[in-house]
Amino acid sequence: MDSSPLLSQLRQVYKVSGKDCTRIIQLFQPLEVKKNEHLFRSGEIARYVYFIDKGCLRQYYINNNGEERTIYFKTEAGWCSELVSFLDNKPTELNLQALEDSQLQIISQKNWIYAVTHIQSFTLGFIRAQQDTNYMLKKRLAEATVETPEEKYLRFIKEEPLLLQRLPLYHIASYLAMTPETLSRIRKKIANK
Amino acid sequence: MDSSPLLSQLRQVYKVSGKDCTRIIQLFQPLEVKKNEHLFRSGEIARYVYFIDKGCLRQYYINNNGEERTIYFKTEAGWCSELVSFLDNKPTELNLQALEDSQLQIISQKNWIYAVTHIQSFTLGFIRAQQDTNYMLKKRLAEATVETPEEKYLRFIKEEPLLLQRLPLYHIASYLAMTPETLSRIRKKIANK
DNA sequence: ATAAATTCTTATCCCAAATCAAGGACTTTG
DNA sequence: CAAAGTCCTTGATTTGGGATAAGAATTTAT
Repeated sequence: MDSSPLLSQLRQVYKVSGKDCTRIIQLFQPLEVKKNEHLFRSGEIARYVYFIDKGCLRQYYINNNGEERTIYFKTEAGWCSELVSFLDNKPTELNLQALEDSQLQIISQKNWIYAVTHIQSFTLGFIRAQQDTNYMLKKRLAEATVETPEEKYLRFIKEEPLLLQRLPLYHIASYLAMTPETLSRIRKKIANK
Repeated sequence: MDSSPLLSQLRQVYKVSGKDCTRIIQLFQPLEVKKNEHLFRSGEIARYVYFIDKGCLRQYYINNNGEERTIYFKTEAGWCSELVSFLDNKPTELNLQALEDSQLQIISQKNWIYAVTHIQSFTLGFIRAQQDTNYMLKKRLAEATVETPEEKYLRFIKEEPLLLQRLPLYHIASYLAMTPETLSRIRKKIANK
């Protein structure tokens, strides 16, 4: 097998042995999705864990009033899913959507449980990946409620300059918890400095 | 050993066998903390994973301007830590504080790694606990940025009625991302309905 | 190339919640 | 029982960013 993003991730980040890598890779299947397609929606069950070979996904939430917030964007070598739903076969309240034509590697519940119970390096790597997400969410929660829109945007262009070029501004506005109009005004203000 | 909150959690939620429970319990040590004491602060390394036998902890973040946000409260049978710091021995930016005199069970990095690599039921249970936190954080992020202060408070008294009685209002205000004054006004308004 | 749809910007108005300020209600301590 | 310290409430004022509306710019489709 040729080197794939999933393989490099397992080798280099998860430190999985060559032999185990082969076992793990076989548990995944490729999936191509078109821009704007959903992997799952609120009310559905998250049936896979998704690894991004190429492309960009976002996870988002819609409340009862139809208002929407982007929880995160993930790009190449990112993991997405909703394990609370995945592990217990119960509906999630979140949505996972492709923002570009994307190439994914997906693993089913059955295979994931096999991997986690049989391949220790995978388990530990997965716990780490979860923790990174966890930490990111904690910081995002604090920042989202404490920073001004301008501070949020300045942080974003500093921490995520590539996403700025890659995504439409209204998605970035949703991610930063402001209206597109506010984002537009901030960008103008900063440009004039 | 008598039945302890940690033991029941392992048996009933994690489905750990009796034999494994004994092994796991031995990896923990008890710790008593006084109200307002910190388990770790921003800039320090989180050296343990904390299980709450009795009491209440909060994790919070302070930004550069000294503004503070409570990420979560955890009470009996809750897990707290910051694994990104714990696993890599690098400083965290978060704080963990006891809000009541509390009895904890703590596990060191060495013992935790032993447990996770040797006792499968513990590993799976831990992944689940992480996921629950993860899901809670996603929802909280979305709600914190989309709901009005009144909506936040109404949700809180519905979902966390016990915390309302247990914690001072200024902590609840921090948790709900509003000022104490705003919370006070909302409570008055609701009381008058 | 033209039309249609999508995305982004700009301007005006306005209100909800922050800020500032002060006082009241409790609780703890000496 | 003062006194000091917390914690909570209430009032007055200010303002940042949402809502609304409309038009400009860009992309996609025909």
